[in-house]
Amino acid sequence: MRLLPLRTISSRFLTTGNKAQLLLAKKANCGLSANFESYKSVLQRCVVEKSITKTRAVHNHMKQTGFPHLSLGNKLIDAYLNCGSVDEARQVFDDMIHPHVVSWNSLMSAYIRLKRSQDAVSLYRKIFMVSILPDEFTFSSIFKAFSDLKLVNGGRATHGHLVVLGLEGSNMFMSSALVDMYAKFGMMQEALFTYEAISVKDVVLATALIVGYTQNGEDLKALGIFEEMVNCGIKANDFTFASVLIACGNLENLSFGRLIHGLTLRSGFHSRIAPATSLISMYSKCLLVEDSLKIFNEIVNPNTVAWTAMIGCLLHSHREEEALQFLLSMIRSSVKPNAFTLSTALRGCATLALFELVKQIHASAMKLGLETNRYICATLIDSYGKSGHVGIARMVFDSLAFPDLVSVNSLIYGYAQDGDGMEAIRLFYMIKGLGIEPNNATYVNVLSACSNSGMLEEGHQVFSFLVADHKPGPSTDLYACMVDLLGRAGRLHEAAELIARVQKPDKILWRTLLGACKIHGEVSMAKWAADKVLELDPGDDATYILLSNVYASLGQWKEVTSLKCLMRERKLKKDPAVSWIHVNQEIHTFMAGDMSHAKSELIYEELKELVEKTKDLGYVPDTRFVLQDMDEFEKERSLLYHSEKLAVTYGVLSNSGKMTLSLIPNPKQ
DNA sequence: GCTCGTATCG
Repeated sequence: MRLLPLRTISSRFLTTGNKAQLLLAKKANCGLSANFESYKSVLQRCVVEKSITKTRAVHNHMKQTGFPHLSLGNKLIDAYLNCGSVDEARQVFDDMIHPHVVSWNSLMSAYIRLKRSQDAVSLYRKIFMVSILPDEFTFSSIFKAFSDLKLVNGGRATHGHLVVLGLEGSNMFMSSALVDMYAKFGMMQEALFTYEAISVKDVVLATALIVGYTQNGEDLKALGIFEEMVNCGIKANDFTFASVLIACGNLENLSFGRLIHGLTLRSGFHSRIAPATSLISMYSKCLLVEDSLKIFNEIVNPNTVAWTAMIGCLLHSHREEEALQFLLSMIRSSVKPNAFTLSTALRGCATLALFELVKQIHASAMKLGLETNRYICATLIDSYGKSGHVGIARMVFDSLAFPDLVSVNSLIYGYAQDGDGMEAIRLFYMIKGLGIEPNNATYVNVLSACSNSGMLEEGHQVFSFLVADHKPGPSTDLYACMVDLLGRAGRLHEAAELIARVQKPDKILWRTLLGACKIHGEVSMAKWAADKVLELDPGDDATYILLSNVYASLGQWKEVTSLKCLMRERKLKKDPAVSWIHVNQEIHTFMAGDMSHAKSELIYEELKELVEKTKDLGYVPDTRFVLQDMDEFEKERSLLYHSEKLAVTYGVLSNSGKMTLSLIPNPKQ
């Protein structure tokens, strides 16, 4: 057997002068066993250098020279895996008659790293057929594959194998993986049992259990384990802090959150990205945006997750414009948004009804290949609907391979807002066919669609569906929807009877009835409903306004005045209503009677014209609800000042060309 | 070999 070419590969593929080369040169002519050692060290070199070309070259050289390359199969597998070529590693593995358990383990963990959990599980299942026994390394990686694939039974059976082999409780890594798997399955009983089977615990094991509790909504228990861990003298790491802070946020337990914040500062983990991100979200949930901002500003290089958390935090505190500014800053600093970022940002667009921005984010999502993500789709449907384009929302919905409940609910809401009650109802009956169970939000949306479209009969039908469906009976807010539907249709007594059927009517329910009384000028029932609301919440400013509207509509100005006095006494002030419109990428905000806009004069002039035109078309101003005691002419005028009318008029003006002369010329045009 | 932070609907 000629083995001379070894010298060739050593000079071609290894850096000159290294040890492996010398070794090869020395042993080049000493027979097969010497070559075994030589190949072994060359392969070792390949493992370290992670060079796929070298590995392939050595592999080919072995085959060409007729060297029994499979005698070094485990090393070859190792080399290929280290170069990232799991399929070539698998090829070698399949050619081998008795791969060592280490090779089985390496391949399985490589598959799991590459998110090819199915391949890992298939491989695991083969191991028993070749009478090789899995070891603690096998178990510490394979459980992750079962949890990725949500194979509950397979995971439990594998736990069984471990017990049969007498490995239960023998290895920390294994138990941590097992705790993690059970936690991901939501089987916290089993997770706790596994945790307790280990007598001397470590930080990873404890953290796995803490994470499990927070992810399963058992935040108090998570804090309990953290305390236990601290008491045992186990030092928390960044993973631990990240999760414990989430638990504090979910519980809105600020004092504990601050305490943990202090601990992260003391241990230096506050500068790690994950705990810092959790701090942002903890303060966000406790509504301390300034604290979140402070944490965020201290992060040196915020990544996508940190940016996303901060955007979500601003939205949580209803600071939508700022949130969207943050999205822009993020993109400007070249941090790539992901599905989390875009679905979060879309929530802000939905609230502000920013159609243009929704389209832009939609386009970004497509560029990033995220247009099938269910969160993105659901928020797109929601935000297209809320910005007045339910047709596009429907197109997104129809593009879904598997529509889910949230996207259905969002679309129904879109139709409700669009006044298309029929389409909302149609969707409601359609999802039954898709096997989707409606939830509370579905019913709320469908009923408000019926309400907005005056579809009393259809609403009744949906409600009876609901009564039959829900074992404990519809929730109070669903009764409120039905009260609204009946009330608007003028069936006030039926609405009142419905409230009587509710165990503990809340203020929303009574206020809904009050709103209906307002529409139909039912003063005595209005007074009754208002008293009920104020019994439950004397500070409910909307109720005073509603009731005084009812009095005003009947000309009972004495009552209106006394209600106003009462509000002043109780130091109540209703926030003025605001309307806004998005024109030329700018938001213009208006309040009733607002003169602060630069184009106010033009706007009022145009509005007067518009109203005259609509009167010609048959519009009769409904002046019943104007608060002040004034004559008809004045009432009409005060209706003109309504914020929504001002905003719409500004929009009309902007598109009419009437304003171009007075605008500062745009250099881009 | 094991553990982490960001997301959708009334």
